[in-house]
Amino acid sequence: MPSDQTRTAILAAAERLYAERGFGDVTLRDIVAEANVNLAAVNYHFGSKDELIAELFVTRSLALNKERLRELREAEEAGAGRADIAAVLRALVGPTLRGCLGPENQRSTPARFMIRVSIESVPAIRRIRNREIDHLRKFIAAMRRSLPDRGDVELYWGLHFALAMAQQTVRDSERLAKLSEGRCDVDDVDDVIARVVGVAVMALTGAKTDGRVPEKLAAR
Amino acid sequence: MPSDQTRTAILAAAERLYAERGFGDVTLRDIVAEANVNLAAVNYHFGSKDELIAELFVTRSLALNKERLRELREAEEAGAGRADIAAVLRALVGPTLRGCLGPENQRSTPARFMIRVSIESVPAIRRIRNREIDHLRKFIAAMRRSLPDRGDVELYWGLHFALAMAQQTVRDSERLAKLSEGRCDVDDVDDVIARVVGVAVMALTGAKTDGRVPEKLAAR
DNA sequence: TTGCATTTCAAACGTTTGTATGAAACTATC
DNA sequence: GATAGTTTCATACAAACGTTTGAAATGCAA
Repeated sequence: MPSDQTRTAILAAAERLYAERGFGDVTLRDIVAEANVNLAAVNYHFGSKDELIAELFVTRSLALNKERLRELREAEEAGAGRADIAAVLRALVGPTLRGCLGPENQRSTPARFMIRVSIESVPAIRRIRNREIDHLRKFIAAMRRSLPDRGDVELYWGLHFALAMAQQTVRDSERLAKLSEGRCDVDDVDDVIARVVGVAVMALTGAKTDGRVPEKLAAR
Repeated sequence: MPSDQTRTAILAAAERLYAERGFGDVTLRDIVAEANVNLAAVNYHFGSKDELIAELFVTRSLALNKERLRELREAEEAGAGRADIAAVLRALVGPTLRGCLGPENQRSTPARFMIRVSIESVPAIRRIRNREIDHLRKFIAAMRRSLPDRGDVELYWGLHFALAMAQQTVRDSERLAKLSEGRCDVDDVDDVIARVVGVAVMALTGAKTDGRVPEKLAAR
C-alpha cells in the first residue's frame, strides 16, 4: 500500500491556496512550498496540475452534494414527505453559506474552494461540472412535491435565483459591507440564510415569509 | 496629432477576445493577431498589458454607469421625482441584461466584457473597482426616495439581491437552460428583466408585482 | 543483508509569457 | 527634398510556468 502522506499534504495545501487566492495565480511551486514537498511530487502523485484540481473538485463537490441531500432528507422527513419549501431551500443554500460566511476562524476551506470554482471556472473543472445538473434536479423534484401547484418553469427560476443570491453574497460580501458601511452584517450567517430563503420563497409563492427556521426545528 | 488607428484596433480586438474567452487565456499575441498589428504596439500605445485592461474597464464602466443613470433619471422624471421602485431597479439591471442576453447577434461585446470583469476579477481591475460603490449609492438614494418608509439595511439587501440575480443569470444562463431543458427562455430579455425586478421588488416591499414595464412607459 | 519497488529530490527542459530594443518605415514641417 | 518626430516592425530577452529525467533515498519482503 502506497503511503499517501505527501498526497494528502499536497491536496490540503492546494485547496487552501486556491481558496485564498484563486486558481489564476497559484503555481505548482506555491503549492509544493506550502506543502513542504518536492516540486516533482505533484506530477508523480497526480499526473498533472489539472488532475490535481479535478480531484479536489470532485471530492468537494460530492461532499457538498451529500450534505445538501442530507439536509433535504431531514426536511422531507420532518414534513412527512412534503417538506416546507423554505426548508428545501435552506438545504440548498445553507451548506455553502455556513461554510463561507461567519467569523473568519470558522469558515471552511472546502466551502471557500467551491466558491472559487464557481467564480473562476478553469477548463479542467468545466468539463466535469455537468453532474451538477442531475443534483439540482433532485431539489427541483423536492420543490415540486412541496409546491405541487406551481409550474416547473417557476420552480427552475426560483432555484436559480436562490442560488444566485447565495453565491453572490459569498462572492462579493465585501461590496455589500462597504456599500452599507457595515450595516449589513454578512457574518450573521443565520440572518443571511433567512434573507436569501425568504426572498426565494416569495419569488416562488408570492407570499411573504421571514425564511427563518421554525422554532421546533431550530431547537434540535 | 497622433494617429490612433492602431490604438483603436487593439482596444476592439482585446475587448472582443476578453469578452469571449476571459482574461485567463488571452495573450498579447492573441490580441495583436486579432487586431493585425505588431506585437510591440500594445506596449507602445498602452505601456503594459495591465494598462490596456484598465483602460478598457474604465471606459466601459463609465459607459455602463452613464446608461444606468440615464434610465434612472428617466424613471424619476416619469414619477415626478419619486420613481416607481420597479423602474429604479430596471434602470439598475436592465442595461447589463439587455447587453448580455437575447439573440446571439445582438449581444453587445462591451456588456459581455463587463460580465467577464465581474467573473474573473484580475488584479489590474480590482484596484479600480472602488468607484462602483459611489455609483451604487446613487441607486440607494433613489430607492430611498421611492420607498421612504423602508430602512436602509433593507434597501442595501434589495439592491444586492437584484444585482445578484441579474449577474448570475448572465453568468450562468447555460446552467439554467440545461436544468430546465430549455423551458426557461433566457433569450426573452424582457421576461428575464421582469422576473429579476419582480423578485427584487417583493424582497423590498413584500408585495407581489410582475415587475413588467407599465403600459404607458413601454409604449414610448 | 540482499534485492526490488516505491518515493523523493535537485536539476534541467521546452514553452509561453510580457516586455525591451534598435533599426526601418512613415508623416509632416520647413 | 532634407529633417525631426512618430509609429511600426522583427527580433531578442528574462522570467515563470508545467513537466520530465535520472539518480539518490527509502521502505519492505526474503
